[in-house]
Amino acid sequence: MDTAPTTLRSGQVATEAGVNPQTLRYYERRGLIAEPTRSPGGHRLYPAATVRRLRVIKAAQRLGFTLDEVAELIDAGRTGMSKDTGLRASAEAKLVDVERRIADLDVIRHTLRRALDAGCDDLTTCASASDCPLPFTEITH
Amino acid sequence: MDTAPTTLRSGQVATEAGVNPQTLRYYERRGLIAEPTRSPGGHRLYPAATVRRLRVIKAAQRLGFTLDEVAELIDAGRTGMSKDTGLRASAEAKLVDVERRIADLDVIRHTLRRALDAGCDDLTTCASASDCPLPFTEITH
DNA sequence: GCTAAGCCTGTACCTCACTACCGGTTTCCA
DNA sequence: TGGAAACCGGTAGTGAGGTACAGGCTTAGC
Repeated sequence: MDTAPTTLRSGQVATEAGVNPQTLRYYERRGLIAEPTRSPGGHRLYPAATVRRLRVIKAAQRLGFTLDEVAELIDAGRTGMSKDTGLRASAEAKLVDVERRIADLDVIRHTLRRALDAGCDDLTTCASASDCPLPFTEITH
Repeated sequence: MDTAPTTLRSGQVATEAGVNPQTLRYYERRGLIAEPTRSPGGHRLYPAATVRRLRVIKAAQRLGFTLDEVAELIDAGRTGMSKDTGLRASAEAKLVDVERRIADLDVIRHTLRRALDAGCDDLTTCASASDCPLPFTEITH
């Protein structure tokens, strides 16, 4: 019957997710993606959802989360835990972190904009010479 | 006369800026901080402004800029270039980049918030199983 | 049924941004 | 003035996150 088995081989998954084929095995070792089923000959056969999973990982990474942090969240979800297993707490911590990052980037954004608008030639000179009142030093530590 | 010579030794600079003393020499090699003057015996003597410079570097780094990018901006400023030397262009590119990051983080923020509010146990499961209408996939590539 | 492309495991190597160690010199301060 | 603490240059190691290569099987298409 085989209604939509739609398994993908590693090369296809890699291409579609825009990652190196080696990276798939690396993520498998790190526990970021599940071990896929195998063909009789031992080739990996991935479900289509793996591509989406990889894109989520890459998105989270670009935003500054480490692979361990990503793994942690995936893991917590996979083990079927409901609330107050620490997952909510860590998600809340993540939210705080994200909000801090946004605030910091916002400072940079204003700095760059003002520097450009004012014809200020260089942002670090402005920020450190303090003859430009730019709020670079207000960035949270 | 010595009105405010205020030079700092490497250890003091490191402590005040919150970096490892080795990092100072590393940054010097990388061209991120100027070669300081030396004592007769060869010890580095830094101007007080170096501390601020280091804090700016660290701030920029936390926001995802590489040391090369930071060096680039510092360098462009130091060589006394006025507008349209590519510095403005790269600052503008940086601004675009920063704005993209903010937008991406904003998506994550909403995702986390909604996930928490809805009692959704895990954000990656939500995002990839697509039984939660979270906009994870809308993140710019 | 043959061949090329693709995939397998395992190990080695790469970049980035530090950080540590070593043997030797300099500085500070009691 | 003597000795601990700090600093010197040079080199090597660390951890995160991959990426490459070698040598050998599997799979797909003619």
